[in-house]
Amino acid sequence: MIKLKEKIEAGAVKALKELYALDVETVELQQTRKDFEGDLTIVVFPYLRASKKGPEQTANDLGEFLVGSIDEISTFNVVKGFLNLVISDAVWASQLAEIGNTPNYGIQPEGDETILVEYSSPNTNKPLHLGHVRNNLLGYSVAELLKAAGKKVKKVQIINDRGIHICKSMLAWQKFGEGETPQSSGMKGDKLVGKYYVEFDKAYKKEIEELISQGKEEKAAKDEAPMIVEARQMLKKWEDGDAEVVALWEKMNGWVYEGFEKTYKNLGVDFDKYYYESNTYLLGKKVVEEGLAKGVFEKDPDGSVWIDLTAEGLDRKILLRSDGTSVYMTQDIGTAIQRSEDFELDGMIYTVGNEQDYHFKVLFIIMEKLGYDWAKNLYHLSYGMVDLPSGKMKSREGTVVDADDLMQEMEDTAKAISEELGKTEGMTEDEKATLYHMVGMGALKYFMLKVDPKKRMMFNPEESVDFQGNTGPFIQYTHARIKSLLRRGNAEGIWPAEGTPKYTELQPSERELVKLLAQFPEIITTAADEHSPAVVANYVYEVVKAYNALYQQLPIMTDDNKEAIIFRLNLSSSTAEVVKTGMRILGIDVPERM
RNA sequence: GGUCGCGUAGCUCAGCUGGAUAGAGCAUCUGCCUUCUAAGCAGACGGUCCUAGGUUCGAAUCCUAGCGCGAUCACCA
Repeated sequence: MIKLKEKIEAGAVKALKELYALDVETVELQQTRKDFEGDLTIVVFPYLRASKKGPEQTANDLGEFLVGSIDEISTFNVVKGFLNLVISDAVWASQLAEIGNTPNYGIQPEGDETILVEYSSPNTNKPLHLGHVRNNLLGYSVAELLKAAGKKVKKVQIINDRGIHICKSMLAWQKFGEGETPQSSGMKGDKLVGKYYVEFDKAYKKEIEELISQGKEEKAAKDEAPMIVEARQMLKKWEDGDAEVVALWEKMNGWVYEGFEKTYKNLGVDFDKYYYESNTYLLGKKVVEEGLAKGVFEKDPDGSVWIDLTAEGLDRKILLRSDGTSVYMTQDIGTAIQRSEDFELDGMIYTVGNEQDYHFKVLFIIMEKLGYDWAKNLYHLSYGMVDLPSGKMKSREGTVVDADDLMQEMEDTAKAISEELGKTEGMTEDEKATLYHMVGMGALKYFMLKVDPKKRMMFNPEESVDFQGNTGPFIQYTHARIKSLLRRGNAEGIWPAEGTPKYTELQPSERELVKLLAQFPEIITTAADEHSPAVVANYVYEVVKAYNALYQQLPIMTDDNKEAIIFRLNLSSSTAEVVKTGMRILGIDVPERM
């Protein structure tokens, strides 16, 4: 398809030159809109000056020239200034054959470029919630998308395992935990630690209130409450390497990691390498010292280190506190450099919420100033918040949608619907469980990935996620339906068939579908360039809709013409392949039956 | 206040590197299961593409200003 497009574009350039002595670099070809006859359209308005003729006449001239010089174009029609070219059915038929013969159709062979994709990167004091789900699905999917576009990809995350917030859960556990463990309580490790994080907050608040009632200012109360004072002492001990504190920290973090692993596995995401802030922040400090020596950064009289970005239209940003301790930015610098030492990377993608747009803008400038050649290929995959109908999610108000609960609910819904529709007859318990998980997760993932990453999105837990229309299950269902047909064709011994079927006059719905399938490789490339799984999601939906229209209109197994049956089964098979590949990029599995 | 992002049907969203009559799904209504899976298909209803200017043969799309929503401007992460 790309080749054909290029051929026609070249033909049009030549036509303009010969007809009107006009030199243009390229001629823009676009898909003909559905309401008009034709496949590809050239808009001739830009060439009227050179042709010195009206739009219709110009389009006619061009059309005749192209029909005469390019075999694949059978006819053309002109509507106002739009030249619609009709590609012959034989070309579409051979396109389909080519698609069917291409292994891994749509996937580009792996090139040399290596890209790191960072995603997830949670705090280790709270369980994962809806916002993390969006992050994980996006990050994973963009990684898959880049792979499909021929990049070498490494999936990584940075675990925020250092800082006062960790000490809060640790302290509360010490005080109130009475030795409770995931084993003794039966709680998932991350949930258990999260529980103590909340406990801390409760106790801390109570102390603040008491202090205020004793006449303290609110600010002083917050600063002097025994809980926070103790937490700070604990952080200090941790930084000094106090054996007892470090042991507790390791134990509780271990619980959290175990809990997270379960959630990741359920979500179907994975990582090639984990980074821990507790390991990289020191490297960051070192690099800042070096940058200081190079003159990239500057030191204030109090000893704090800054970068001045006023020339770039930004502010001055702190990199080291006056006491020499590191900040968020320092750690990110260290992490980035650590990664470039671990991998020969050409670029990096950070999947982080849009509240950190500014942070990454600054980080990227810093990396460039420090002189790393990969710095120009850093990209912040910035996504909008997930809102609930009640507004923002707030852990303090208990309006958080927990990731594990959410996934469970999706599976339960999938189960209820499947049973209601009576789709599970003759399936083993294992098969049913696999299907419910696949469909539930399909609904959730598609729901989150079909919208443009940078937009805020609404999630209404009351209404739950749809299973009809533009949804994951709808797409999965179509795939299962195709597979059922192919199984039947196979059982009847008519498919797969040798050679290309003698079927040259396509029905409109068939032509429509082949056209769509032919666009798949281009879609992958665009989606990867834009870092947008949504482009793939919406494309797959288009394909599936076109297939269902055909399925309803035309008999597939029961046509009188055997060649037509084979052609349609080939078409069905290629559709299933494209759907499967597209959905795989979204991290969604498709079932053989449902 | 400065900066960044978003604003399209009742709701959730496509379309945005300028092109023809602005598209889907949900919701509401009407048809289609004695023929391949009705989680489906066909149709109806539903729009000041936030507003005002500008550029252009042509603007939902680009530019400017304004309005609305959000984020961010910490020696927090």
